[in-house]
Amino acid sequence: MEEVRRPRGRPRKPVLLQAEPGLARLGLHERAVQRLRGLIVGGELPAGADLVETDLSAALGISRTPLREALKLLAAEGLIELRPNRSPRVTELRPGDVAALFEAIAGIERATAELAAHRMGEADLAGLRALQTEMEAHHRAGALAPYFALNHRIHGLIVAGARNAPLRDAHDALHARAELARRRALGRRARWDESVAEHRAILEALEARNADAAGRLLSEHVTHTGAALLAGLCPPAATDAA
Amino acid sequence: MEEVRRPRGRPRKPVLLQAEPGLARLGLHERAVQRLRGLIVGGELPAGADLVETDLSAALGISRTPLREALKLLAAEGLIELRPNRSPRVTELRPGDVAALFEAIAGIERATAELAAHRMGEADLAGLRALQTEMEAHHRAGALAPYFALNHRIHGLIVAGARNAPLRDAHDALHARAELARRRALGRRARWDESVAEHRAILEALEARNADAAGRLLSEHVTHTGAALLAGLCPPAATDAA
DNA sequence: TTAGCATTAATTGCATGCAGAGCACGAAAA
DNA sequence: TTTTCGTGCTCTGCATGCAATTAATGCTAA
Repeated sequence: MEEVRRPRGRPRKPVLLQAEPGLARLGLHERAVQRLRGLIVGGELPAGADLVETDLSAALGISRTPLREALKLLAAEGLIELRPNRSPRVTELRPGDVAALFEAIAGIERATAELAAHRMGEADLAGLRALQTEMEAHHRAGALAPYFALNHRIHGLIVAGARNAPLRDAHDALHARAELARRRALGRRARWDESVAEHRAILEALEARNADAAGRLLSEHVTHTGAALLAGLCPPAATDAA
Repeated sequence: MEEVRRPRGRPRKPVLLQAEPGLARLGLHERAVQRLRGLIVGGELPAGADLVETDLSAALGISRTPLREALKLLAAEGLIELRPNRSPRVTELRPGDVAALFEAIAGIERATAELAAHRMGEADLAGLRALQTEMEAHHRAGALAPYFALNHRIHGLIVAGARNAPLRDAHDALHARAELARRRALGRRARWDESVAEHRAILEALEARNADAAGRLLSEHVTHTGAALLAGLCPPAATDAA
């Protein structure tokens, strides 16, 4: 059934990651969550990979107990799938999942934008303006790499501006998976132009404290982004110049 | 600092819950999650209660390992709070949290209603109509208890009608905490009348496939519900309209 | 009597051990 | 050659054991 079927286990990824000096005050399971999340969205643990507890615990330098706790948490985020008496697997994003994901993010970010339009302070808006300026500079310079980082920070600032912990948490949980989809279909220059323009419009709506417009624009922006990702992901044909 | 400070541990709740014959095919940690969630939203485990691993594991008839996995998941849901080297505590809902919670639910349900307006089949709508009719019957009869169950099912049907798993998951995660707030402030007869009427308007919007109206009405409905709960919870005085 | 300190009991965090389930491989039969 | 059953190994799920951390308690001294 599956084309990418590992024999039984043993993806044999010599990941070997431990010793996080900065954030050492957290529990092992929490560090494992962060590390594994990074490995998954970073692509080091590819979609469909089997996560064998013994190997992973050895690679992370921890025992299976905190690792299993971390795996449960990642499964709750949807990054991996748990199957009874089977190795957990890194979730495979099907096009339908990506579409649903961005629908959900669009809805949540619209709600945050509407709240943020009323609740962001001038300092917040100034920060957003600065990021927008920086982003446009990168855009003009053609620096695509920093764009993603800026994009992430801008969306995060708007979400934080809503001052709503549940919405923030829900957004963060979905964002990891969205990042996972994002790295599959990057380099869409045309979409990049649109995206920067949309961000500017969103900023202006927030500055005008226009909640409806901010929410609508941000929702549409996320929807467009999702559609672009989906287009670059689902039918990769029609560009078979190779 | 805390008024409800248990000595050190030992809430000594002889909960003693296990042996779920129906859903025996799930892992122990998952059953523990469901059971504990029920105990928390049901009020058997009151807000602020210390959850000592040894006692709970004995009460549930499982060992500490799956229990700890369950506790991590409940903490991710926000139902309990984990503190380093301390017993987890059932989360105490402050008024600000309730307000934020219902803001978030309003935003998410609006998104689901907009999608559901396009995606619900005639069968779904028929089911909604039946529930609405039943609800109105209970309303006329003054049966308050079934109202909550119907209300829950109606909102669940709309959320399911959106055909969006991430939104459904996010909604479910928040819903447990909302239920927790709900059982604190019940018996608001006036709000009950409004609520039934709002539900009817939402149903009509969905039947008309009017996504904007459905989303707006449902969002407002949830907001009103949250406000009513908050009013019955935070300042029980100052009910000017009474 | 009160403040400070050492002691002690209890609880969490993590590691390890063991039994059960599932898959792969191989042998035997059609 | 293909199919089916048996065998063994690996991995998960759960329980238990041990050390570190914490808070309560009793003691001593001012």
